[in-house]
Amino acid sequence: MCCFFPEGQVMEKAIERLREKGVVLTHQRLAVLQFMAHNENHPTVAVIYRALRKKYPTISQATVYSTLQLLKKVGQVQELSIRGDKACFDPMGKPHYHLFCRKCQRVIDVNIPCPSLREKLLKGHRVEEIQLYLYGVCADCLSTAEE
Amino acid sequence: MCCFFPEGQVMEKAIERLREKGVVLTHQRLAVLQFMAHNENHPTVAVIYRALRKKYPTISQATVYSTLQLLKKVGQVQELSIRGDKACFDPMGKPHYHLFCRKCQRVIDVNIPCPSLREKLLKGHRVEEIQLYLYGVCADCLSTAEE
DNA sequence: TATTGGAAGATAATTATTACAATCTCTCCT
DNA sequence: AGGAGAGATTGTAATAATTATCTTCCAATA
Repeated sequence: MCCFFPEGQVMEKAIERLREKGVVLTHQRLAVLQFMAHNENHPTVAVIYRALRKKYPTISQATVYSTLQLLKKVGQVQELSIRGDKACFDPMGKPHYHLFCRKCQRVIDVNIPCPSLREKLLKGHRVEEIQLYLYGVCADCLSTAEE
Repeated sequence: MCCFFPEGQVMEKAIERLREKGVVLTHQRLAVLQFMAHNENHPTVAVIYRALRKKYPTISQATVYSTLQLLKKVGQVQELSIRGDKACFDPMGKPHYHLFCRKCQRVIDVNIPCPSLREKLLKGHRVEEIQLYLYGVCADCLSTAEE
């Protein structure tokens, strides 16, 4: 289930948005789009590639790279550099932030209200995009650790 | 000039801190330390390496890598992944956040008060470190663009 | 259905980062 | 002051992520 569109309309909405932007719709792009739309795990390129290869044996990793950059440009996904070593991706729903758990190595969505981050102009700089990365230990790991 | 210690005491303070932690002080480590202490440009490993090579012709890039990781562990510098492609580094002074200007490609310090980010526990997760990355256009580029 | 511009795929190239082993250099102790 | 030993440095090689290139293929449109 996805977090930001009523179930069943996720893909329709996304496809419509791509059409409006004049994006050519191909099998591979739709595959990546669908994979991301229903994903909550912040996958890396390699993960997406390996997952899609089962169903679409001809897809290449280069295509996954370029498709993700396209979806990012269109505003359908966001790219996270919260892991220092590789990029991971997240569907663009309501704005939210991320925690990287140093124990289980997962990236987890976190919601924090922070009025300052709504501003379009901060200290004279134009802010177009915000990435807030928290590092620590997630609630799950904390609770299992204290037994 | 550095932003977080009175001029002239930067190195002394830092060296003292390293000594306390039992870190062996070598020429290379002091060179990186000094370079970072007086730096406001968020340099990458390659930049630091090229700069130091002039004065210390035998230093290697591997040493710069390991020294920065050491300084990070000791709390003397922080590592930023605001550029997706490579890491850059910042001396650890008062906590502050960063903007990456998509025009001039610079990383710029920004100060934003955000009370939520003071909490040690958010939504049940233990928060040990925070990186806030803003992407957009810096004040300098904005003003030169509007002529 | 034929045309055409853009997309996909394979591969190579580039770049950042890490691993490793031999050598060197501090530091500390006598 | 001198030497032993721990740890640091270096150069190189290995790994891994990402980008570039070029040929082939396919989706959209008339």
